[in-house]
Amino acid sequence: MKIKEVADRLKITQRAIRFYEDKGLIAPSKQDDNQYRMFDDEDIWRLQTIIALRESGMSISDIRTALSDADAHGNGQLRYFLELQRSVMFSKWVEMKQIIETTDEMIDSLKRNQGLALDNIFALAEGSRRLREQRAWEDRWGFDRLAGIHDRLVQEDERKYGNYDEALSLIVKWVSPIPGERGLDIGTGTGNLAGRLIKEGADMAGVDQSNEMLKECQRKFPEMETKLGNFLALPYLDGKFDFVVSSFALHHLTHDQMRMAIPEMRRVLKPRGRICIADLMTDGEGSAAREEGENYIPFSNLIDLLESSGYVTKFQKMNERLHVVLAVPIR
DNA sequence: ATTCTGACA
DNA sequence: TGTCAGAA
Repeated sequence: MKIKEVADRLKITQRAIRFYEDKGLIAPSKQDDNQYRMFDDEDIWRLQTIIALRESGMSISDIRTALSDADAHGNGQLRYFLELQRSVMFSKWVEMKQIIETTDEMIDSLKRNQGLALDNIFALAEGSRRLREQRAWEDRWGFDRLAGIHDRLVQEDERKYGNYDEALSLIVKWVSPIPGERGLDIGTGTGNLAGRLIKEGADMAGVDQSNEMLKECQRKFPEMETKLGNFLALPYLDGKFDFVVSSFALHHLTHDQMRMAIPEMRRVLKPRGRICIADLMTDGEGSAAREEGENYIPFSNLIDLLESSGYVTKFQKMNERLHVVLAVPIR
C-alpha cells in the first residue's frame, strides 16, 4: 500500500507518517526505482499503534521505546500492539473517571456552600494535574531487561528477597482461595505468587508493566491471563475479582500513588473482595526510607490508608523490612 | 497524478 | 506537524 491510501484510511496526513519515519518509529520499505514507501500489514498495525499512543499523550521517544520492545517479540508483536493500546485506553478511562469524580465533588460542594473557596478550586485543579503526571509513562519499561534473570535474582538477593517463599506462602494461606474464585496479581512479574494461587484452584490474572516479565510468566503458567498495566490503571472493568494480591511491587509507588492505588484495587474487586499484600516497608512512623534507590514506605501508612478506606486489616512482620498485610472490607 | 526531500512556519 | 517548492 502506498502512502496516500494509508494516510487516508488511518485518518492522518502523509506528513505525519513521514515524520514518524524520520523519528525512527517506523521503517516502511522503499521501492528501488522511485523511492516510494510501501506499507505492509505490519507497518499499518505499527502506525495505528503509534497514533493510538500519541493520542493518549505518550511522547515520541516513549513510543519509540515501547515499539522497540515490540520488535523483539517476533510473531507476538501484533498481540503486543493491541495490549499496549488496551493499556493506554484503560489509563485514559481511569483518568477520565477520576476527573468526573473530582468534578462531582466540586458540584457537590457547590450545592452545600454558596460556592467554592478559590483555594479549593485550585487544590482540585492541582489534583487532576498531578494525576496526569503520576500516571505518566516514564520508565514504564525499565523492567524488561530484568525478566530473564528475575527468578535467579530472587533466590540470590537475600537482603532484598529474604523470606520470599515464606511471604508468598502466607499470602496463599491468608487468601485461601476457594477453587474457581478469580484473583488478580498486581506486579506479577514472572508469576511466582499467582502460580501458587493457581495451584490452590484460583483463576488468576496477572498485571505487570513489563511485557518481558509477562512473556516469561506466560511460559511458566500458560493457563494464566496476563495484561500490561499498573497499580494506577488496572486493565480491568469494575468488580471482576474476588481478591487482589501483590508481592514486592508496592514499593515502586510514591505515597501519593499508593493513596490512589487502593481505590483502584477496590474498583476491580467485587463488593466483598479482599486484598493481600507482601512488600518491603519500614517500621517507623516517620517518613519513607530510601535504600538503594527504592523508597520504602512506613508500614503504618499502608495500614492507615487501608483502614480509612473501610478495611479491617491483619498483618505479620516477616523480617526487618518484609511485611504481609491482609485487608478485608468491614462487614 | 503521486510521491519524495528539504526548508520554513 | 502543516505547508510549500522543485524534482523524479
